[in-house]
Amino acid sequence: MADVKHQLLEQFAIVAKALGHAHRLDLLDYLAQGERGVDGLARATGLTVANTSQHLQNLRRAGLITSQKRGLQVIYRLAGEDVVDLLSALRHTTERHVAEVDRIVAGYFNERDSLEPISRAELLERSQAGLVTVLDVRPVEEFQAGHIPGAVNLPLKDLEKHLQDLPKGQEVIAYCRGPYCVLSFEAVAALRDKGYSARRLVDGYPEWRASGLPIEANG
Amino acid sequence: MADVKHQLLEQFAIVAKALGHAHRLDLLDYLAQGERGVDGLARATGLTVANTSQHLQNLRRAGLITSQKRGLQVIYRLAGEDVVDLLSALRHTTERHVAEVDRIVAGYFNERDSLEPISRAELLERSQAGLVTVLDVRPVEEFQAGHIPGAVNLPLKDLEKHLQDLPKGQEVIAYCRGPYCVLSFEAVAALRDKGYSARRLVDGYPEWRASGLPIEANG
DNA sequence: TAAATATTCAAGCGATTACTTGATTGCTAA
DNA sequence: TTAGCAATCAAGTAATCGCTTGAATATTTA
Repeated sequence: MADVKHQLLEQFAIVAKALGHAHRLDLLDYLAQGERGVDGLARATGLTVANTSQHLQNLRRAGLITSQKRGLQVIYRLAGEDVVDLLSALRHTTERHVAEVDRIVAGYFNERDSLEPISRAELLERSQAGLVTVLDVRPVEEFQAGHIPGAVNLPLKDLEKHLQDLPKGQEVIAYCRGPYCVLSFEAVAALRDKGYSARRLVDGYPEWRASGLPIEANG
Repeated sequence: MADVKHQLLEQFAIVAKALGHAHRLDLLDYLAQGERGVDGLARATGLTVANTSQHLQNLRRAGLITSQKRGLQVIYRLAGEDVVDLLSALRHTTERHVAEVDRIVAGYFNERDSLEPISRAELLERSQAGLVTVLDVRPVEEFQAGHIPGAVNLPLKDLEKHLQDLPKGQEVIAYCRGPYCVLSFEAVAALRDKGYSARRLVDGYPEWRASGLPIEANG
């Protein structure tokens, strides 16, 4: 009986241990955008294929992701939306209690972060009222796998070329992968530079989806 | 910039790594009941004092707990309520995706768990209406550090002796430390045996407090 | 059937972690 | 000042982890 508790704690520890490495957190972050093969993840993270494979198996053993063979590839995906919640909780607690995070963020985001982010609730309301243009700056594949309803997809590198697609009168709300995805910061900076009124969505697409808000796919 | 992300992931990984050991999770579980000294924690967990001290320092380095010298002792406490949320998320994801948990729980809790637990919301409502007796079966010290308003403290070992303190007509709702605390299961079993109508509260005291419901201390 | 591709396996290494033991520090009270 | 106590430190050992390298396993295409 005290024994049961320890057996369960052992299981929780296995899951926590799986989260205990930056490379695995990075992999989960990419998987939170949508399913992917080993090779794609290796290229996204910059790890060797063998190393990526081993980390993925580690995550699978912990139950955080599942895999499925499709042709030559093995496709990995998150085991469920609650994994995103767990990652959010980890991020939240770390931000709140680890001073080092402030130091790192202050060094890179200081002026940028003064661009106050908009909440999910506010974005939903203003977007449904047609008051804002929602801009998704992630790569096309990630956008197609799922995005906020009504969002326009303009990867950062194409932004300058297609500025005319954005209605000039409306405020633009940019988002990308998550709270530390630099793309959206840069998009907002670029848009403001061109005379647009622009803000960032707080967090990113995985958090939007995990909080149960409506999404659109296969755009 | 991709570098910033990696630095931050490194910080998250440190926190996750701190959660990646059954003994540390056990320590956090006890600290979720209230602050404690090293010696008390060592006795509660059955670890040596030196080992306990090292695990605690590990947790403190990760920012999950804080310490404060008080006389001869060093008192440790959780860094914040959000740590309980993180532990809940970890438990929730593990329960949902790790088959081993089902196996362990099924082996020990099967008939017991058929005693359907009552939700926090329902307990609050029925307790305020005076319809139920709330029974806290944790040790006296933990009860005094904080408990659900109106709860009666009867540690399991004193339960049989003081049965007459419980109004016989009312349903009794028992709770203790958390979802896997066996005390409340046993209390419910014992009470039913004596002819009482009894149920368990889902989870335990730390989860009650973390969800922002009212508490009472120093009873 | 053979070649090509995506992934996994197996072995080996250096680094890190968990735990024990015994010494040390810092505080309190006699 | 000294004795006693709580906690931490330091050193050593066994086990685990992360990564690389090169071979092995499927599956598809030629």
